[in-house]
Formats: sequence, structure tokens, C-alpha cells
Amino acid sequence: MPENRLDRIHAAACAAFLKKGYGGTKMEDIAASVGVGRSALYASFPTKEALFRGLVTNLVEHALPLERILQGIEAQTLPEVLGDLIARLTLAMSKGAGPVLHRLIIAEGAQFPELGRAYRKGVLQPLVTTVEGLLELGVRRGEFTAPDTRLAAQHIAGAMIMTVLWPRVFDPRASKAKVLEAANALAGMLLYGVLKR
Amino acid sequence: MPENRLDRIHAAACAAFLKKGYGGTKMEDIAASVGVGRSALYASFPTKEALFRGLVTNLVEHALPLERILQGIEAQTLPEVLGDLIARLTLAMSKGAGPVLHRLIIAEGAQFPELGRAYRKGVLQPLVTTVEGLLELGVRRGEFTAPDTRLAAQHIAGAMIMTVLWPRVFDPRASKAKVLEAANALAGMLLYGVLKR
Amino acid sequence: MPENRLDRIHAAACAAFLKKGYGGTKMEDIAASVGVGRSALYASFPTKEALFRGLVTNLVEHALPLERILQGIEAQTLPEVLGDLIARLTLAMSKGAGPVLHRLIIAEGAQFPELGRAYRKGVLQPLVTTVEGLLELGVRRGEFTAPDTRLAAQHIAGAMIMTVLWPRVFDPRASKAKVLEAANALAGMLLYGVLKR
Amino acid sequence: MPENRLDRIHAAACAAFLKKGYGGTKMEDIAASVGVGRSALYASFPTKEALFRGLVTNLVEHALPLERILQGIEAQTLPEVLGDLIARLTLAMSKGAGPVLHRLIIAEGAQFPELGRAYRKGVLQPLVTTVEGLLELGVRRGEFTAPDTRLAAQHIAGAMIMTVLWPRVFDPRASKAKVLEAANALAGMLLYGVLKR
DNA sequence: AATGAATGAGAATTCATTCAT
DNA sequence: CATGAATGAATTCTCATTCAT
Repeated sequence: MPENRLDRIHAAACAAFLKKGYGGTKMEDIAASVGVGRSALYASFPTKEALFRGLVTNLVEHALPLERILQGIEAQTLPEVLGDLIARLTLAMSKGAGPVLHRLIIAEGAQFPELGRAYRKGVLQPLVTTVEGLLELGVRRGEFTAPDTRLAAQHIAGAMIMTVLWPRVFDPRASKAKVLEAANALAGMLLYGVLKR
Repeated sequence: MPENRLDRIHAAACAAFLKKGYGGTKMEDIAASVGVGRSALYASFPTKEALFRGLVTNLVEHALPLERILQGIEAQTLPEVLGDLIARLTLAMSKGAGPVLHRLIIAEGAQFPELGRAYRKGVLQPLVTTVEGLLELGVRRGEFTAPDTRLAAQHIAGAMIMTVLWPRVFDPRASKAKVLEAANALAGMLLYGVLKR
Repeated sequence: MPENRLDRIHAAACAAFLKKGYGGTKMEDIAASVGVGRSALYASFPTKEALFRGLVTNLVEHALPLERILQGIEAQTLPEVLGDLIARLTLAMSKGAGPVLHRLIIAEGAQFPELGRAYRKGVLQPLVTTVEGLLELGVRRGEFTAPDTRLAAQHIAGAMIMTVLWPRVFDPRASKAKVLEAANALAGMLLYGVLKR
Repeated sequence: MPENRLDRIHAAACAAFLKKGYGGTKMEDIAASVGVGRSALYASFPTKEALFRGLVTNLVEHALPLERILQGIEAQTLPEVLGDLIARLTLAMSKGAGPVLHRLIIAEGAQFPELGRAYRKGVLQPLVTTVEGLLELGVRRGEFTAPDTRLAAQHIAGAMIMTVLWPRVFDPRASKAKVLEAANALAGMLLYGVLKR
């Protein structure tokens, strides 16, 4: 069960890095959390840095279940599709280790440029591109309005990430039950705005 | 010119902490940037932690020029007031050391809980409360629609912060000239949504 | 074939210690070279140190085939006997693990004093004493000249060891074929000097 | 007095590396010997390895006072010149940190290939080449006899180094007063051999 | 016997901090 | 005041050694 081992280390490291950041996390923190000695970690990872990189890379790969979400969407009209996408994706990204990734990238991206690149390529770009695609289609059909679809897509993506981040970073006491509600509210606001029609 | 000294240290520390985070920044980085020796910093600050706290506290105090922005708003109708607030505040927060603060809090907030509290109290709460106030008023007047004004205000605040953060964190190559454009686009989207009326 | 095992470990250790020294050699290096796991070595040796000591002790015992060489000498005159001894012994010591021993003693002797003692007692002393004996006899017979036979014997012994060491330590690219030639040349020089008669 | 500092560290390191070898020497050994804390060493050298390399490189540069010795020789005849060279150079190399270098190279040369190269280029080659030059000249003049001058020069160089090494490595109790005597005896033996004329 | 996993005692290195000058 | 040198507490990483299987 080497996979098991790796996963347990990843989980422990995830929690530790989330709480203390890369520099603030000691190998001992992780080891203790896994329940082994410091040196046992080095059987699985050559370096603290390698452990961190591996973890983040792993997180990047699972951060954006775009395919799965897209396939799960049953809505027909374009606005409903976009709304569903925003709501479901935000919800999905809030699960599990999702929020950790965004926090780590914001915190440590500058020190690990290639992780920043991986994140942009694996998470940001697909998300923005997908949203932008929907917006463009909608604009062409006359259903959406957006002076700059690229910018709008960035704002939507950013808002989604912020929604994922919020309870973890800005509101530690927030009940997790509200995540679904928040995701839906976000979708509504981004689609309809706050202005009454 | 002791203020001068303090300010120069703050500026240097700001840049250093932004790039490397708290743990990754060495006193020497800051000292070298100021152009003095390591030990000279200790004439102004007793510890690295104190320097960091002082810096962040300082940033918190100037992060949200709410009064100034509110006074500058000339719009009359409520929607215009909210739109102006969003756009102008986002723009203002993008200036100078603004983006640094949010990044530092996201990165190090968990390790310095009282800085997180100060940020929430000094930045997040006023912002959310102000926006929420406008929303409530608008909802009561029948001009706005929002199932949960608190949540909506959080989303708006989050989107603003994310807009401030984006060029620094997620898009290092972005031209800074687009900040104004981005702020306006954000205001538009949050007010009207992407759905064509 | 426990002997076989021991020998294989010794051979592997020999090569490893030669290349990296005692401190620089990891048990894993040896184990990998033997083709077993680290822990398997501990079935044969209680500690790395014991392994090293055993190896060196073993090398000391076989380093100086004095008896065999002496018996093989067919020369009659004293000078010829000494010349033969120098040449044959130098050649013999150059074979197999011979050079390793001298290098290890020079390198690690200070850290393992009793190995130094064993080497002096088992290699240096017999060699010096034998040579000195021949010199004394020759001096008494008027065939040799040496103001201080002890010193002369030391120099001869030293030169022999250096000749053994040279290709391994100072001239890694030297062809091994020249060992015989070098041994003979050494014998000639020590007997006759470089001065033309 | 930064030079002073460097020199003191070099001296302490010299003694430590001599006694324990590279691997066996702890930074603390050196630091304690200098009378400072471990970390103080890192102000002068970035790494233990750098310290070692610097030391050895330094030793190489001063190991062979060939010019000085050659200028000091007053002998006229070729044999006397060679004898003087051997005796004086051996004596000079026995002084100070001289013996350390040879021991370190024999011990650690394989692990630091470029130090081995530096030693060969800076010490071995000049020595062998100089001696070979004298031998060739003498052979041409009919004063020396040597079937292979290169080999003979190597043997002479090797014997000199071994003479330098002997009291430190093989005979820790040897009185240092005998160094002069040993050097002269070596010169005599290499010139005249042990065979009575 | 052999192995893979684990351990723990170090060792090198870093860095905030102090202090004599 | 500012500085350069020094410190010592941490921290990462290594490796001989042990042990259950």
C-alpha cells in the first residue's frame, strides 16, 4: 500500500501547508501528523520542496473537474448552462482539498514560479477559457452582453475562486452548510446582477 | 526624518514580504533593500515579527479609503452609487501597496490570527457592511434584488478583492493600464449581470 | 559458502572504501555492490566499523607475501637477492587488493589507531626489518654501503609502497602493464643509484 | 584582520582534516579549535566543501617551493645539483603544512577529482618534470644512467613524498629532528644506490 | 536468512538577534 | 547610531542500525 502511504503524507502535508504555509511547516509537523518519524518521509520524497511540489502538482490535476461538471449539466438554454456551470463548479471546488490549492498558490506562487505556471495552465486557463467560450457564444446569439468577454470571464473565474476561498480564509467560523447556498447566490448575481429588472 | 526611515523600511519590507512571504523573507533582504546593515533594522523594530505586524497593521489602516471614495461619489441614483463605489474602490485598492495586504493576509493570516482579525475588522467588515447597506436600501426601495444581501455583499467584496489581486498573483504579465477598465467591467457585471435585458 | 559471502562482501567493501574512504562509504554502497539489501550485511558483520576492521585486518595478513617471495628468490649474491626482493615484492604488492591497504592506512590510520598498529606490525616492520637485515649483512660483508641501515631500509620500504600506490592514486590513467617495468626500475635505482659508475 | 581569520581557520581545518579526514571532520571540530561557534565559520566559507577545497588549493600552491630551492642551490656538478635538490626539497616539503597535503590527496583525491588534478598539475608534474630534466641532461652527458628517465623521475618524486609522509603517517613517534638526516640519506641512496662502488 | 520500512542520533546549514566598537 | 562579527536555536537531511514479516 505505497499509494496509501503517499496519500496519507499528502493529506497531512496538505493540512500543514494550509495552516502554516511552506516556510512555516516543519517536516516534523507532517511526520507527526502521519504518525511516523521525520526520516520516514524521506523514503517517499527526496526533499521538502519535492513533497510540496508533488502535492501542489497533484492538487492542480484534480482541482477543476471541468469535464465531469460539464457532463452533469442538464440545462438547455445558454444562461442556465452558464449558471449551472458556475454554481456546480464552485461547489465542487469547495470540496476536499480544493480551497487549499488556491491559497497555496496565492501564498507561495511567487517563490515557486513553475507551480504558478502549472496552476495557470491547469486551472485558471481552462476555467477562464470555458467561461469565455460560453460568453462569446451567448454574445453572438444576443443572449449575453459583455463589452470584453475575456475580462468578464476572468471576473467570473476570480469570483468563483474567491467564493471557494472565503470560508477558509476570511471567515473561519462560517458554517460549511452555506457553501451550496453561496455558490447558487454567486451564479445568480453574475448572471442577473443585483439590479432588479 | 525618523518617519522617513520607518517608511523606507516599510516599503522595502512590503516588497520583500510580497515576493517571498513572511517565512521566506530574511531580515537581510529588507536591510539590503533599504541600504543598511541587518542590525540597523533593530533600531526601528524589536523583532521581525513586530516589523511584520506593524507593516500589516499600517496597511490595514490605509487599505480601504471608504470615506474618501464615498465623498467623491457624485452619482444620485442608488444603482449608480453602488456601481461607482465598486469601480472607484476597486481602483483605489489596486494602487500602491493595496494588493500586498490581501495577499499577505491570505498567505499568513492563519499564522497571525490577530492580523486576520484586524483585517476582517478594518477592511472586510466595513466593505461588506457598506455594500450590504446599499443593497438593503435598494432592496427595500425595490431597485435591487438579492435573496440574501449579506451573501451578495460578500460576493461583491470578494470579487473586488480578487480583481485587485489578479494582476499581481495570477497574471504577472498583465499590463497595469487595464486596471481601470477591469474595475469598471466588474462594476458593470455585478450590477447588470451578463444576461442581456 | 559462508566464506563466499564474506569474501564477496569484503571485495565490495574493498572497492567502496578505496573509492570513497571509510566515512564516505555507505553501507548501501557495499550492499548494492554485493547485490543484497542493507540489512543483509548485518548478518555477517555487527557494525560498519567491524566490517572495516575485519577487512583491513584481513588485508594486512595477506599484504606482504614475504615468505613466498623469499622462497622464490633464486639469486645467489646479496645484491641480486636484495634487488630481486624489491622487484618481486613490489610486483606482488601491486596485485589484487594490495594497493588498497596502503591507501586506507594512510587515509584512515589516524582514526583507527589499532589498525595503524596492526599495519606497522604486520607490514611495515617485517618489510623494514627484512630489508635492514640484508643491508646490515651486506654492509658487514663490504658489499653495501649505508650510513644508517635503518633509515635506508625505511626509504626502500617507502619507495616500494609508493610505487605500489602511484598508479592508483597519482596516475589514474596509467596502464597497469607497466607495473613490472616500474618494479624492476625501482630495484635498479635503489641498488645502483642514478649515478653512472 | 580578515586574513588572520582565514589563516586561523585554515590552520585549524588543516589539523582537523589531517587527523580525521574530510568525512570524519565536523565543522564543530574546526570551530572549537579556532575558538568560535560553528556558524562563525560560515562567514568565511559557504560550505564545508568549499573550506576543504580552498584549503587544499592553498596548500597546493605553497607545497613545492621549487624556484626558491633551485635558486638556493650552489652546487656546480650535475650529481650534486640533483642531490641537493632532492635533499633540500624533501626537507622543505616536510616543514609546516607540507605533509598534510600529500596525505589529504591520497585519502580524498578520489572524492574530489579536481583537487587530484590540481595536485598533479601543481605538485607532481613540476616535481617529476624538473627531476626528469636533470636526469635527461645527465644521461646525455654520460653522468647519469637511467633506462627510463620518466619512470626514474617518478620513483624519485615518489620516494621524496614518502619520506615527507613517513613520520606523520607511519611513525607517529618519530623525532622530527631526524628529518634533515632522512632527507640527506634519501638523496644519497637515490644517487649512489646501496651498492658499494 | 533476507528484506523493506522505520528510527533516531547526528551533521551541515540558516538566520534572527545581540553586542563591542 | 551603524556595523561587522558572533551566536545558538532551529531545521533539513543522512545513514547506521533495528525489527516485524
